[in-house]
Amino acid sequence: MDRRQQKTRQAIFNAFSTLLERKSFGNITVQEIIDEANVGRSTFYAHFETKDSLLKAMCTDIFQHVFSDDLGKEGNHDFSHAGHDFEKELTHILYHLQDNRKNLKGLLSCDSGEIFMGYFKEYLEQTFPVFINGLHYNVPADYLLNHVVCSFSETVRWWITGHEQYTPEQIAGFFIECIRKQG
Amino acid sequence: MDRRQQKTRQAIFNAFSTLLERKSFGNITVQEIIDEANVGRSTFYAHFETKDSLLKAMCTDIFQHVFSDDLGKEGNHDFSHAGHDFEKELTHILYHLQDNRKNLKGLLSCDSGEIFMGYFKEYLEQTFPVFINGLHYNVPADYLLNHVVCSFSETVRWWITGHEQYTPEQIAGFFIECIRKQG
DNA sequence: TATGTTATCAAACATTTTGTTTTGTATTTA
DNA sequence: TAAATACAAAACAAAATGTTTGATAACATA
Repeated sequence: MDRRQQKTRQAIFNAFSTLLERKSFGNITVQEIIDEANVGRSTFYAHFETKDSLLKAMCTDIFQHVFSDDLGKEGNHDFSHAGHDFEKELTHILYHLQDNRKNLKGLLSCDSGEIFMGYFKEYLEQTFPVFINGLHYNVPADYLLNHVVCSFSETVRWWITGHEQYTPEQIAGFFIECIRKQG
Repeated sequence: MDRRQQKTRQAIFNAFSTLLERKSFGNITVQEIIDEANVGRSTFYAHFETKDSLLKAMCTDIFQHVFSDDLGKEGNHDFSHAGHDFEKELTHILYHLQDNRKNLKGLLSCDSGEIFMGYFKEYLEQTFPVFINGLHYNVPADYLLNHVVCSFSETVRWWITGHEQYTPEQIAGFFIECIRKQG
């Protein structure tokens, strides 16, 4: 990819991230983004069709990084036993997310949070089913999946937005403690 | 309150709700709202400062209705025992929400969902602490509160948006089943 | 190095959206 | 009935959107 493209794309991402820390997605204008990024108007529209597609591209970039290691494809995922593979995988994800915490803080605020969380949940819904076989709640399967996926994504939101004093290991521990069925 | 004001306010609410079923909050213009509501431009701005405050007013209206009965103020709320008071209270809330499901469907979609869920969680955070004393998870108190509040609000979202075949009693049951600590 | 391609910027532009103001009319309240 | 209020319609300035143009600089390749 052309170096100029990379630089412009990154400049827009950075500007967008900076603005998201100050105000909500819905109140950010394209004008503000191109001013902050210091790129031409036509250049912005050459990269992104709309403000929405910029947000989506940013989310995709992050998730591609976080979920790049084919999670859930290998190993023993029975987290009801001593292996604790599931908890390790989650910790792994949390470390990746922690690396992106600067961008995440903005993305998780207000109205853009819904978009980010939506994409996040899509990835989790592909990743989690193999893990929740060890859970034996007496509820519909799709309710349980939604419950676990939402619990984890909201755990991440809680962590990134105001409780960063905890380590990924601790956060994974909190989540597992609240999710696992004891009987 | 003036009958004309009531009619206009309701017309705007209905128009907004209708539009929310078709497109996302961010892509709805004030122009579309006043066209759909069939009210003058100046009239809209006499009632609401911005599109955002309209959304907020709509959320407030709904919650005032749902949480009007001083939940959590009376009775035995120890849901770890046979009383099941907590489950009854939740069922009660769910019935109120079911009455508003037409409006909720739109509010829960996409970017307006974040706003609605935000206000919803604020109410739940005031209501739930008295209930979660019966839970003995080994996690920080504010994490547990966030976990329970998010789980319930996401349960409602799951229910309203695509799983309305379940009764309020069933939904409350699913939630309790996944939240309560067994041991 | 020479050459063709591509990304960029600046500027101008039509269009849409926003939010305000004004004036006349209809409804409500007292 | 009389005063107050809510409304519609229209005009308006300001801001934002999205597109197009032409010139310049950076890039890739031979």
